[in-house]
Amino acid sequence: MVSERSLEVLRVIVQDYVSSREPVGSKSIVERHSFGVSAATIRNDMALLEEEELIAAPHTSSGRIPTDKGYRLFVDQLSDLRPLSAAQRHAIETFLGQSADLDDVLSRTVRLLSQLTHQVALVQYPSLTRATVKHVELVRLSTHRLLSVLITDTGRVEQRVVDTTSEVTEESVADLRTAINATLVGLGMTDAATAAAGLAEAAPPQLAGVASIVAETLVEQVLANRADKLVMAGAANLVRTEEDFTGSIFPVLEAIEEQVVLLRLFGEMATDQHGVSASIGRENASFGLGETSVLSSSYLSAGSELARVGVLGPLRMDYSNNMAAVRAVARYLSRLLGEN
Amino acid sequence: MVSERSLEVLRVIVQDYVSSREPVGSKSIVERHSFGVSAATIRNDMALLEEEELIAAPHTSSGRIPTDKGYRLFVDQLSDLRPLSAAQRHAIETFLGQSADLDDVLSRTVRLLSQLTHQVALVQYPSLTRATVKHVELVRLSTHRLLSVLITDTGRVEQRVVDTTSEVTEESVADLRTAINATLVGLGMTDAATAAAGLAEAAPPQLAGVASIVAETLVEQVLANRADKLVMAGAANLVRTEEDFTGSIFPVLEAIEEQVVLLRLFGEMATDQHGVSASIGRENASFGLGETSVLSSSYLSAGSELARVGVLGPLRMDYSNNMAAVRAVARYLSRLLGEN
DNA sequence: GATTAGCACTCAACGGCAGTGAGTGCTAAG
DNA sequence: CTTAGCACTCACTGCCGTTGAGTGCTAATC
Repeated sequence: MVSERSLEVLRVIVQDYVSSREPVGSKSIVERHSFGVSAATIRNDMALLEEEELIAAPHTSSGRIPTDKGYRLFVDQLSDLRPLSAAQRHAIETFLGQSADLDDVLSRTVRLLSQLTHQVALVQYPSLTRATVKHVELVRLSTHRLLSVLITDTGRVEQRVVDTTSEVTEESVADLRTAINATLVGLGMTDAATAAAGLAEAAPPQLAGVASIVAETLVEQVLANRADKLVMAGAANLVRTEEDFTGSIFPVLEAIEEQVVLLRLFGEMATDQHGVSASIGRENASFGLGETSVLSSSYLSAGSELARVGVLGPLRMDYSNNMAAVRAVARYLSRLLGEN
Repeated sequence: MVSERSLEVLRVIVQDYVSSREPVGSKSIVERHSFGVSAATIRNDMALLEEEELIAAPHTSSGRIPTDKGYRLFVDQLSDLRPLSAAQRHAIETFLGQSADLDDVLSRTVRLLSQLTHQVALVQYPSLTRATVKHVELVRLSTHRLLSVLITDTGRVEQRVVDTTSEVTEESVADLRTAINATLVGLGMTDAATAAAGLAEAAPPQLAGVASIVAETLVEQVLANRADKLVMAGAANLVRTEEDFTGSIFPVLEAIEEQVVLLRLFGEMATDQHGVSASIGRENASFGLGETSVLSSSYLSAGSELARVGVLGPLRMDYSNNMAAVRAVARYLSRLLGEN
């Protein structure tokens, strides 16, 4: 169908267009690359590629630029995941080297990834699925208000304020805390949710009212927080690449501020052979991101899938470099979190 | 110096320019407003205003636009803090009505303020100065790693991971936790820092090594987190108003992603008579924000100053509305947090 | 002395127009 | 299958005259 050389032509079109932002023509191809054939031959190949809708012409007589489909083929078959430079590797080591708490690690990670790729970087908070309850702390803030703090063995801390209907004393809070910890500590998240739901009955009768509200909150804390949060950095990069968008980038920025959209998108992305998956252009149309590409990889801890890290940018991006960066950062993050 | 009517002219120039984005000329002023004088008279007034550098001409023969100094005068003397509409008040009530934990309240607040003003909204986390230690939880994550969770009476939770040099057992962690809580609970933040520093000596000798590291971390937690964090929303609005910036908004976006800059700016802003202060144009030049205006107000709890909320946008913004919105949100937030 | 009418002047914005050049598509020959 | 040649397309650029909003100035008027 499409000859070997035609694919090679597609590759250089993608590469040249990405680096120059200008539609690439047959003549400039033979000038810049040694195909050993004439411009006319390249033109024939290009006609073929156009037939297949892998490239398109912005105007009748201008160079060609890759279509969504062209980028897709490039990503799937033509791009080599260019290994990171020594400087980039070094940046990862030093940037993430001094670990602190989870928030800190993730916020460093997202800034790092944004710098490596010059795109918007995204890091999803780890799922709690595999975590177990380490400790539950109840703090009495006032007569009718408690703070419930859930601590997992992976070092994640979840807090909620609980408004109680009846008044609570320090003693009853202490009793409740003891009861809760006796019941939940050591359980996995899903088990803990079930156990928490049953807490109210097991509690001393005079605490039943408060206990049921606290139990309800605990169930929420345990269940609702499965990787429903993400951090973002490098929004400024979207502006830098604004010319790559046909319209305004306003709706794009709006969409990515709405984290729910990105979380759904992450959820739908499958892992491909390299561990990095790409979602290109129209493939993201249902998320209002039809003019962007999203690259992502999942990071792991103890072998179980945790969550995703990725980048978002215009179609016209350096896929080779960015996919490599996403992969490297995901791997490094897995290693770092695996240490716990 | 400048006559009463000249100031009135400045006011309508600011108002018309803000709403139309077009340089405003003498003729359009007499058309749109009933000054009862001719265009030529207005022109004389405008010449005066130009002399005072309150307005300037983009091109020799075009309408006039306000200068930084003009906006400043407008904000200080000419703008009435237009009260919020019923719909806006309603939005505040319903949006912030169902309170949950602090993170949640602040994230709602920032999104609300961004919607009310159509600008980038900023909310600084409350300072810990006035808070007291409610509880310290130590969790043993592994043989050489602890999680330290500091809970204040205001419901704020601070966490840190501590790497210990020597191995720690569950028992020693429990001992340490008891010792720490006995020492710190009930103290104000500054006192707690002092007390924490002395913890290492008071600890049982076999724990001295670990205790000193934990104490160090606690001091950090107590001191370092004074309002050093902020949340942001509505970055997309900057793009919407991109035409109001002479160059690219790229550096602006970069600057506001660097939260440190904004925190320093907040720190330098004084509270004016209305409780809302403004920093306009070049006044922000040292922060790389010379083409933006920042409005902010502090919110309070129990009468002590806590932190700031504000908005950032182009010079050309609706100061009356935005200052009123900032004030209203700050007040509402004070009320909400004062309940604790 | 402030206000106004009148007028010359400035200058960005717009549209039309021809020239330029990169690039294509096609055809016929190698 | 490849290539040279050629006509054609079309965005882009610079040029130019027109238009119109708006100013600044001066002299007359209230």
